[in-house]
Amino acid sequence: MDTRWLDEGERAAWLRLIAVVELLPGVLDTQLRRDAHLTHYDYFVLAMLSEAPDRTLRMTALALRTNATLPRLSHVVRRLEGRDLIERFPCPEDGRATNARLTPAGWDEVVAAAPGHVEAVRSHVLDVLNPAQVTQLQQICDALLTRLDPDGLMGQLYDLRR
Amino acid sequence: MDTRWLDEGERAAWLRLIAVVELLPGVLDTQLRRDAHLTHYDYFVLAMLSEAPDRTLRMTALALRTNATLPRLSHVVRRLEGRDLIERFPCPEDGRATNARLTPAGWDEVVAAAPGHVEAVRSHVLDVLNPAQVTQLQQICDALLTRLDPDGLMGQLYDLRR
DNA sequence: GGGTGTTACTTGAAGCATCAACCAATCACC
DNA sequence: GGTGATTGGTTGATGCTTCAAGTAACACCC
Repeated sequence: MDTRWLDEGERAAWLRLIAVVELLPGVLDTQLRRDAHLTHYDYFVLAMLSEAPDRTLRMTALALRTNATLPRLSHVVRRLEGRDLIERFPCPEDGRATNARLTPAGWDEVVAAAPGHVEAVRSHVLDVLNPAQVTQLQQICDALLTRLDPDGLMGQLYDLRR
Repeated sequence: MDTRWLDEGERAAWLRLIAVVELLPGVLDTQLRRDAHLTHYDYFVLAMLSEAPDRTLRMTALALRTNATLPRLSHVVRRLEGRDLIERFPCPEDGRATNARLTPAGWDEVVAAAPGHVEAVRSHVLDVLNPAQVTQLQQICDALLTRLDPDGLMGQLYDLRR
């Protein structure tokens, strides 16, 4: 079967998307590591917990919301637990499940890190785009996610109980 | 100084962008690793070399084009050199520099891997978007790159000699 | 022509992600 | 109520990235 190669416009869009995907994580990590000793993924985990009811989520639900695999989350949570930012306890309703809960220290950490992080997000991403582009970006990413993560999307939309 | 928090639309766009950035590399890596025993970054390095004059580039130029740091590229090239896909030799014009050149085996590898990779790019990204969105994506990424990589952009546009 | 500083690249150590394997609890079903 | 399959999660090994440090060549300048 013969390949449909990329035309000029497709190639231009693709090369730039690759560049963004390659560079953005580094920028976010650098700021957060410097100012809060957190990976961007660490921060995202803490942030998702901070917005959940009781600041608690099941590991599986947390993995879905953070677009990560369960093994990855497990390692990260173990490290954060060692720093007393998160605590784990067995889920009373399902013996197989474990809940992750933000500790008070973890909450303080998020509150302290948030302004600097939002500033970074603004200066590197949102403030560079006009309002129309922000909307376009959302729609484009939505379309991509239906293909990249057909199941995971559900996790973002429906409120999974712990 | 008080933080300008994200409004609803900004937050929606941001969360989805994070998800894409988190998931896309994994999808590309998985396909290429399975079909060609290459990381996406490995493939990208080989692809950039394959398009360069004499299939040769300086390490610095190659790092710029692949949006990576020099240490990262150095490790990757060492591994690819071990598989005889790339060869390194000192640059005759500048004793400090070293050139990386695609070997015939490396060329074959790119040629063999390209169709499957392009198919993955199409099915996961480009074919999910309509033509207008592809253009928007390019413009958005262009805007982001002026901030994410103010110098690197030059490397993409001007043809660096080896 | 000998500092001084910069550029180009490599290396080793440390940390994080990923994969496969594993265990434990629950569910389905007869 | 017992067996097999599934779900939920953890762990250890491997590999890649990153950071800091190091080496070597070049450029400038007095």
